[in-house]
Amino acid sequence: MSIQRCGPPVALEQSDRTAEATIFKALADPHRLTIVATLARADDQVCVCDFTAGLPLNQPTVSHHLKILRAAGLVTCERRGTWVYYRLAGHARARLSRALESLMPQPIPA
Amino acid sequence: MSIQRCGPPVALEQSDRTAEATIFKALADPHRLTIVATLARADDQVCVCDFTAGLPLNQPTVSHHLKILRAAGLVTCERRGTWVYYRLAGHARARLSRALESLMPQPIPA
DNA sequence: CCTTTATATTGACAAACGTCGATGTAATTT
DNA sequence: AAATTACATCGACGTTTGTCAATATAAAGG
Repeated sequence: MSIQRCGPPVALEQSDRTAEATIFKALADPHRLTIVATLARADDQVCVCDFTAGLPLNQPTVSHHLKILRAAGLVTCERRGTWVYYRLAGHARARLSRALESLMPQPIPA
Repeated sequence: MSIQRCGPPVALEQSDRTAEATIFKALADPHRLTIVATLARADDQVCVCDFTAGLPLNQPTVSHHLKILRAAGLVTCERRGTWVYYRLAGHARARLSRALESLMPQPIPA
């Protein structure tokens, strides 16, 4: 018998997924998810002190997580006096939604 | 002047986000995203050899990434002869979609 | 049974990550 | 300007991650 094959070769998706990976990586931590979930439900901005008060983390660690979310473009911040207020970036939800759609497109309805 | 406050205290979201973090963590790598994107578009199963052929990674590394996706419940596999075929888990898209919805709920229409 | 092919597992290593204490910076108050 | 408060940055640490070479396992063929 000749050498068997596993089937016709399948070409992989060629798109560069590093940008999407960055978004998912920013969300790959429970504490950052708590921050994002809180911001997504807040009517307006949330003060950093609320995060340091509510998370089981020290202040520098909270600051670190906020920086990662900022770098990923998922949140923005604004200083008012001594305090810094964070909010969900305007297109955060849309960006994540588009990432999902690009990753796993909706099956085309028959 | 008395001590100022930053506003009424904001309570953080209390839900346990470790499960969601696990999903996002599994997607937090460009090569794994390529695998998932390929599976999501494939008509049927994809052989492991297609991934080792198409990714700039050695075979053990591909195997490692597939294991992570399996552990996250995003893909399933089936052995046929010498080859192992992977497919997207049935509820992969729904799970990710629900994670997005839980993280950033749709604003309630007025 | 021995060889070959396909995939998984193991062990090692550098890089990245999450965390903290210490320190820096910015704004407010006295 | 000195003290205070809020937040950010730095440096260090143990842990996890992505990667590979080497090896193990599983199935098929001779």
